[in-house]
Amino acid sequence: MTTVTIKDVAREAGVSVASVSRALNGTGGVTAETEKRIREVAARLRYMPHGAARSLITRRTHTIGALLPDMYGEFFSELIRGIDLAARARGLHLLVSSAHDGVDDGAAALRTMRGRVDGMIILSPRADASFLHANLPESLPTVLLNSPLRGRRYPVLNIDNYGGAHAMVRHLAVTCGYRDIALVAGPQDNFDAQQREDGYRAAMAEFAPGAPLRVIRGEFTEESGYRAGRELLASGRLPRAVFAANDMMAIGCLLALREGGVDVPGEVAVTGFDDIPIARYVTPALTTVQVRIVDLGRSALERLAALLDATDQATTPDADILGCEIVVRDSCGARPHGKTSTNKAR
Amino acid sequence: MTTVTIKDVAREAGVSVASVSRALNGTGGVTAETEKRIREVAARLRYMPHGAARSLITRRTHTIGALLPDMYGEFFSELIRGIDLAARARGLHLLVSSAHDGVDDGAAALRTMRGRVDGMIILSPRADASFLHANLPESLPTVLLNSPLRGRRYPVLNIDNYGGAHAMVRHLAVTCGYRDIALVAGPQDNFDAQQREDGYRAAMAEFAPGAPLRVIRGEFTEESGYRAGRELLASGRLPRAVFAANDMMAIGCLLALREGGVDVPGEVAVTGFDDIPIARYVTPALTTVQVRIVDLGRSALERLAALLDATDQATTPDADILGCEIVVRDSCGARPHGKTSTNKAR
DNA sequence: GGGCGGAACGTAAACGTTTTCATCGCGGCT
DNA sequence: AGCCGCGATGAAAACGTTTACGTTCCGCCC
Repeated sequence: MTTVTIKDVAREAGVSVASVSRALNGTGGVTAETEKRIREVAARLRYMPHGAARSLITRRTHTIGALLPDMYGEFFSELIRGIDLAARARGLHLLVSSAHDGVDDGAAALRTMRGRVDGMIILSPRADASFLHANLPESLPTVLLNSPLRGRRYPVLNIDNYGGAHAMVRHLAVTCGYRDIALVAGPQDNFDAQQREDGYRAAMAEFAPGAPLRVIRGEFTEESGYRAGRELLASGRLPRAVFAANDMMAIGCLLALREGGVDVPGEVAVTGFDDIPIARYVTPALTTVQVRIVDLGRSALERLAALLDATDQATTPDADILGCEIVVRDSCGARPHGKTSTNKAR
Repeated sequence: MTTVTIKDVAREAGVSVASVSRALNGTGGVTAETEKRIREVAARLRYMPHGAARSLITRRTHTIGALLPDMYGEFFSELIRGIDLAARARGLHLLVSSAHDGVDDGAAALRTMRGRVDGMIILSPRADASFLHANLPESLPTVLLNSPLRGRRYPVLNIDNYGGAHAMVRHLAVTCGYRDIALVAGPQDNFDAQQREDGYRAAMAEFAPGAPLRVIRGEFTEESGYRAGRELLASGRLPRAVFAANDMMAIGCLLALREGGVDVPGEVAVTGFDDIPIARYVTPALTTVQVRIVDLGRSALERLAALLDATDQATTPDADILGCEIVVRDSCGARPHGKTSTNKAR
C-alpha cells in the first residue's frame, strides 16, 4: 500500500507495466500521448522506481564502493571529495565503507558490496593479494590506491612516497643546510609510511652521510605527532629539523614544540607530507610535500569508470604513480620569516 | 558464468537453494553436517550473495543515505565521520550524495535512493517541505539536519545557532569589553547563517546598544572570509572584533589580517563558529563556538536507526537542538578561562 | 482485396534471493 | 499397527523491474 510500484502506475494509467517502463525510461515504442499520460500518473502517484529491483535485472547499480581504512583527517576527506566530484560528474553514487578495524571487518564489508556496486576503489593497508582474491567478486572492476600490489590484477594508483620524501630531505639538507634531521614515521605496517621512510633513509645517506639517523614511530595522527614532539623535547637533544611522514603528525609536533617554547623554524624546522588544506593555515605555514589528494581520488574514479565502460577485458591493469612536489612555506626556514605570499586562499 | 549464484552452490552441494540460504544465513532447519558442507562449497566457489536480489525480497538494504549540499571543508567531513562511526557500530552502510548544485540535482539524487537505502539523513538548505514531499518516498524514514522545518513530519536535529552566536557576541562585548563587533555572515538563503545573524543582532542590541552594526556577506568558505578581511582592511576603519559565522571564514579572515599586518587579537579580535579540528591549530588559536559535529552526525544516525527499528509509526517526530558552548582560545584576547555553556533548548 | 510491414502495446520470462508451504522419513506413543 | 508430531528438505511463489517475444491493428502496395 504505502509504497507505489510500477504496477500501480500501470493500472492507474490503463496500460501494461512494460509500457510504463518504456515511457519512463524513454525507450521508444510508445505514443507521445500515452507517454504523457503515463508520466502524469507517475507524477501524481509519486512513483519512484525501486533501485534494487531495477539493478537486479539491469546488472547496473550506478554506484561505486570505496573501502577506506578510516575517515579521520583531511587526507581521507579530501580523497573522498575527489572521488565524489568525479563520480557526480559521471552520474555515479558513492557507497563508502570505512570499516577496517580488523581484517574480518574489511572482508565482511567487501562481500556485502556484491550486487550493490558496479566497481570498487580500495585503499587498504591490509589488503594483500590473497585477501582481495578471497573477498572480491570475480568480475568486479576494482582500482587499488596506495597498494604494494603492482598492478598484476588490478590497476593501482600510488603516490610517489619515496620521491617526495627524498626530495624533502634533500631540501632540508642541501637547500637549508641541516644535517641532524629526525623522522617522525608512520605505522610500520603501512605501505606509504614504509616508502616514505625508505626515501628518508636513502636521502640521508646521500645528502647527509654520517649524520645521526633518528626515527620516532607515529601513527599518522595529530596526537602521535604531538607525542613525538614531546619525546624530542624530553630527550634534551633537539634535532635541527623534523620531517614528519604526514601533515597531521607535523602539526601535532608543531604544537608540542610551540608549547615547549621552541622557535620554529629558528631552532627546529618542521615539515610534513600530503599538503592537506590545513597546512597553509597553521603557524608557521607548513612546508610539505604536496600530494594532489583530490586529483588522486578523481583519477582513481576515472580509471574505474574506464574499466566500467570497457565491456571487454581488453584493458590491461597497470600501475601509475602520482608525482608530488615539495611546497616551501615558512616552517622549514628556507624563506624569510613571516612572508607568506604563496598563501592563496582557495 | 563468471558470477557464482546461490544456484551454483546448491547444485555443487547437492541440495536446494533454500537449504543454501538457510545454512548461510544461520536460520535453523538444516543439519550441522549439511550446513558444514554447504559452507565449504560456498567458500570454495567464493560465493557472495547478491545484495540487490536479497534486499529486493528482504526489504532491507542495511544502508542509509546521506544527502549533503557539499563535501568541502571539515564541517562536512566531520559530520560524515560521525554518521559513519555510528553506522558502522550498527552494521549499516553509508551512501553519500553531495549532489546539490541545483534543486533538480538534489531531487534526482533523492529519487534514485528509493530501494537502495533504508532511511535518509538530509542536510540541505534548499530542501523545503514541498521539495521533500515530492521527492521522498512516502514511507522512507528520514532525519533532517539543520532545517527550518520544525519536526512536523520528520525528526529534525538543529544546532543552537542563535544561542551560540548570542553567547559569542556576549563574550566579545561583556567579557572582552568590545563594542565595535563586525559580523562576517553566511549565505543569505542558508538557515544556519540566518540564525547566527539573528543571534548576533539580538546580542548586539542587548550588550552593545548603539554600537555600529557591520555585516559582511560571505559564503562559508575560506576564500570568502579572506575577501571579507581584505574588505575590512580596505575600508580603513577596522572593527575591534570580527565574528565570523563559521570557522573557515574566520581562518580566511585571520590570514587576510595577518597579511595586512594587523595584530590579532591585539588590534582586532577574531572568532568563529563550529570548532572544526583546524581551529585549535591556527595561530592565534581560534576562539569559537564549539559544535560537537561528530556527535551531531552520530545522533542523527541514531535517531534514524531508532526510526528504522520502530516498525510502527508510533514514534512522534520532534525537533532537537544541539546545544553548543563557546571555547575560548587566543584569538579573542581574553584569558582562556574555559567554557561557557549556552542553555540547551529543548 | 489480400498480404505485408511496422508501430504500439501486452505477456511472460528473467534477475538472485528469501520464505512459505508441502513433502518425506522417522521415532515414540497408545 | 496405526497415528501423530517433528525436523530436515525441496518446490515454488514472491519482491519490482526490464526486455525478448507475441499479438493486434493499421495503412499501403500489388
